[in-house]
Amino acid sequence: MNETYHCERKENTVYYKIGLFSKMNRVTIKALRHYDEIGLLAPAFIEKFTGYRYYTSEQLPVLHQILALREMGFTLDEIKQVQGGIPERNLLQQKKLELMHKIAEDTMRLSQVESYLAKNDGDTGEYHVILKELPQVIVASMRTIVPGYDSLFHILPPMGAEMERLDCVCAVPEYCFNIYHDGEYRETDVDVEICEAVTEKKADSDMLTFKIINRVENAACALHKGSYVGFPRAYNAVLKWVENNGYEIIDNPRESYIDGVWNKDSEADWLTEIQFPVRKLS
Amino acid sequence: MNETYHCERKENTVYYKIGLFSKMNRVTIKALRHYDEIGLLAPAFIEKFTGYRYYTSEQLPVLHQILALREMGFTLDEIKQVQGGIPERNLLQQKKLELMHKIAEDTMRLSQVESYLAKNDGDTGEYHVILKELPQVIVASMRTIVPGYDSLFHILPPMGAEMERLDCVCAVPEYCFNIYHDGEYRETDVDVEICEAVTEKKADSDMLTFKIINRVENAACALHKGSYVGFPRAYNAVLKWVENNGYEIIDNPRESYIDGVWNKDSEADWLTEIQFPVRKLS
DNA sequence: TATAAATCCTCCTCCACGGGGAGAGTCAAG
DNA sequence: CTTGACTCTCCCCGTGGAGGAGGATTTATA
Repeated sequence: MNETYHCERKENTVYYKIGLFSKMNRVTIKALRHYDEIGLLAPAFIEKFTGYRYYTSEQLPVLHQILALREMGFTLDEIKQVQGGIPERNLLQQKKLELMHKIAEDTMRLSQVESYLAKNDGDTGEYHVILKELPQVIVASMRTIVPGYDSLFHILPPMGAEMERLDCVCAVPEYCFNIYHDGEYRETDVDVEICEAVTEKKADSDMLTFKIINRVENAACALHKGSYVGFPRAYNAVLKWVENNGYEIIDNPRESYIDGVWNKDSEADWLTEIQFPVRKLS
Repeated sequence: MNETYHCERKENTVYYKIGLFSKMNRVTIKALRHYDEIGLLAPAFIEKFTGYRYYTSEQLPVLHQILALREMGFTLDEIKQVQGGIPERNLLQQKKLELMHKIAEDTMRLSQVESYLAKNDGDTGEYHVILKELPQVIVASMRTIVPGYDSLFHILPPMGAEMERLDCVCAVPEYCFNIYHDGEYRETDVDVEICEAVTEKKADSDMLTFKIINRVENAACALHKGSYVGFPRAYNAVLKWVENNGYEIIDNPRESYIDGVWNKDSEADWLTEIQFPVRKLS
């Protein structure tokens, strides 16, 4: 194979056509044209009539720099800045931080994926934990210690009646949740605070206390679909997520009742969200 | 702040407008519209005349899944596949490999950046090492042991004369290089093979041997601009790169003379490429 | 010298994930 | 009725090129 037609010689200088120049440096023709287009690396010479690009050895150092920086993850824009005179060193420092950040991020994603894979032996795979914000709300609340979770059902109706008596207006969208004040899971004597978001504070009554619940910047949340007997699995899923993703729990968990007996006939359609206020570790 | 106008209630179901739904789940309005567009998450209901999107609690689990998978680095297309029935498990496995690969890549980039930063105390920072291929070539070669590098200059003219005598035609583009057969750097008694790419094999003469130099799939290369006394720094830069990036040297290095005394008046314009055949370690 | 093969050109669309903004319609409150 | 918050669709923008259409040019071969 003779490559004479891939380049020309004029006055002691060799002009390479784009194809050869691309092969010589393991870079695609498309890329070279792209670099020309964005002003990163112009050929030494462009023939007026044919539009052919001709490169010389003068372009080699520049191209090498481009390829080396690209390899290290620089964007073409950043490379252009280097050529524009911004010292390489600064950008390298910056890129170093960037890369460390990216690695940390991907490592976390990896552990997340792995924890999903690990828990497929159980059936907690149905839970997807996400991080979100819990807004500040005004609530009508009632804190009591109940003998068991079933008792909760008996408390709600009178609470509703009391709220109506006090002319409470529920917030829209509705936000009705329980806060569990025991630091751990209990079967009996559960210390629970039942909250219902309202539009304005009223005077406290014997039964109800009105207060402001502060915004929570980050809460790890999982939706549970179905009857309430499945809650423990949902809790486990969130706790595992928190552990695996480098967060720590900074407040008591809430159960937010979204769909339930009041609007869904089938227990299978009930929807509850478990919310754990958390904070990123270090 | 009252949010009543952000949602509507009809027959026991709450319909959230896009803004509220977006706040509730820490996702942008743009994203929600985008998910609708690509068929990933359609609102429960779109009003015909206004085009307003209304969401319900039914969309929550789907959205949670989307957000959780997205967080793990899934593309929207992959998430769509999960919804299409492809088991999550397979995609998770695949994503795990993908992430490990990405982490490995970024880690290497990081070490590369760090090695660039480290060597700024010296002034080797001007070298950019890139990987490329060295093609197969036919060469006229002459291997000798010279007392020192200066002697090389005296050998070249007779070699050129001999090539002319044998009717050799130099390849285009020109490729003239030395191979150093000493495993290490030597100041004296250097075992060097001078090669010049030609278009076809001729019969060997006393002085010249014709042979085929095999293709090298990967060579770590650095351009050196300026006089030849700077070569050691260029070699160092390549050797450091090879070490830092997990490669090993698999053959003797070459010096490829691109611009030199024959076509550039100023020594500062001379251009030489140091080429080390390498292989990726495991 | 004619033609086929290789190479080059410009211009177009596409990828993921929306961001930003223009221009216009809709909704609730005062 | 106005005001301001909200929503809609439509269009362009970015990364770093890949892929291809359609056409022109150059080189090798017959």
